[in-house]
Amino acid sequence: MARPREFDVDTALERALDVLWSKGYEATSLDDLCAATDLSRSSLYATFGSKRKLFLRSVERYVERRTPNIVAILAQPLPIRETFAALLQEFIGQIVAGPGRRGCFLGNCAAELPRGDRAALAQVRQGLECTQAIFRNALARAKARGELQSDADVTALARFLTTAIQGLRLVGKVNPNRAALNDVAKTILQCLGQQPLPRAVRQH
Amino acid sequence: MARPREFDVDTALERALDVLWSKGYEATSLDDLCAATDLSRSSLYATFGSKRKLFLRSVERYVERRTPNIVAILAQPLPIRETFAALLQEFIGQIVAGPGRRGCFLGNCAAELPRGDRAALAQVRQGLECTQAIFRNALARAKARGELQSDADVTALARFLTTAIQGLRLVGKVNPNRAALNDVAKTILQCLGQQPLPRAVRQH
DNA sequence: GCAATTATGGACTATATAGTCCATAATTGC
DNA sequence: GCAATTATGGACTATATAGTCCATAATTGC
Repeated sequence: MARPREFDVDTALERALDVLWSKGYEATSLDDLCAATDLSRSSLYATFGSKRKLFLRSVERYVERRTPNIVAILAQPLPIRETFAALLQEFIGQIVAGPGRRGCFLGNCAAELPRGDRAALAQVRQGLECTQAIFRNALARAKARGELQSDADVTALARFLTTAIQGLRLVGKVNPNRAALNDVAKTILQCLGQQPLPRAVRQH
Repeated sequence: MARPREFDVDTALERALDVLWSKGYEATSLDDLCAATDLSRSSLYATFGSKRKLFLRSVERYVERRTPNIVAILAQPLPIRETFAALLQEFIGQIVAGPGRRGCFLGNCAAELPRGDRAALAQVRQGLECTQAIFRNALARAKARGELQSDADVTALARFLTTAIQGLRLVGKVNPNRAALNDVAKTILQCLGQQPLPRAVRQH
């Protein structure tokens, strides 16, 4: 060993993610990143290699950070429709309330990335597929509980929900109107099929 | 009058829109714009004022260009569900087939724009609302024809469809997989309610 | 054809940008 | 405490960037 790092790599990564998420890759300069992480160029380059590599790690980080939240919400012992309603309300809340009107980092990346950037596209796709897999699991469990129709296509539903939520968060950036977003959320939930089943069935 | 312009402003604007749409605002340089429009900096600045103003006009242009296409598809004398199916297939085709994997320009702008940019945000929002109004009209006509349930909320449905299509086109950029997109489209259409009515009713 | 006017090409400017480099600082093992 | 090693600050570099400027070209009306 030799001189130890004076900063925490994880914290720096969080901070870098925050700027990149807020401003987008192109609009974020190295000076922005140095300022946000409170690192000098030397340390940044020694630790992360380049702006682009730091960006790729930020995407990875974003997925790691948000996945547990989504899992937690969907793990609640509630009817599937209500858990997704809670998830949608969570996102709508973020859009309407916070200064956090920065949408989904993955969605922003998907929009901004040039077509040719294979590595980044793959990473964003994987991030979305991660969410989708979580949705699929939750839906499969609900189906097993009898909350969805027996012929419900949980893969298709998971794909739809992932996509619709991306739309919701994107549109929310330009029109952070709760009533409008609730209309969208309401309609999204309709796609889970014509519930509700009697309480007795739900309990199980 | 004096020396006349050697180029067509409309054509130049189309070309500028094309680059901006493909690369995004930040990643498009003035050199890119000069190359695409085949104009010198002088002409570009004399005509459009600045990169940003040219961008704003491009957004406007995009809405003008795409609106008639959407209107045309939705004006077909078909059941509402089929016209929206056709619209979704149009977008899926663009995603899967073309080199045109650049998504919706409005969506890309929504994702990329900084929160503070009022003027641009407003213009993007207006563009989305334009689509939404077209959807709403088509839905209202369908409702009048008895194709939707009598209590169908056409505003909510239009909001939902606008949003879901944004999601579809965004996700399509990173995962241009026809089967997955068809799953999404299929589920989107379910939200139009449990059709179909007997043919006799549709004809009218 | 000449004055007035606008368009064009392209050199030029000031600044921002991603990335490099090096002298020095802070550790470790011995 | 000294050699070896890694971290840090910050000056530095080469280039790209948005925008300006000016000499000249192409029109018009008269």
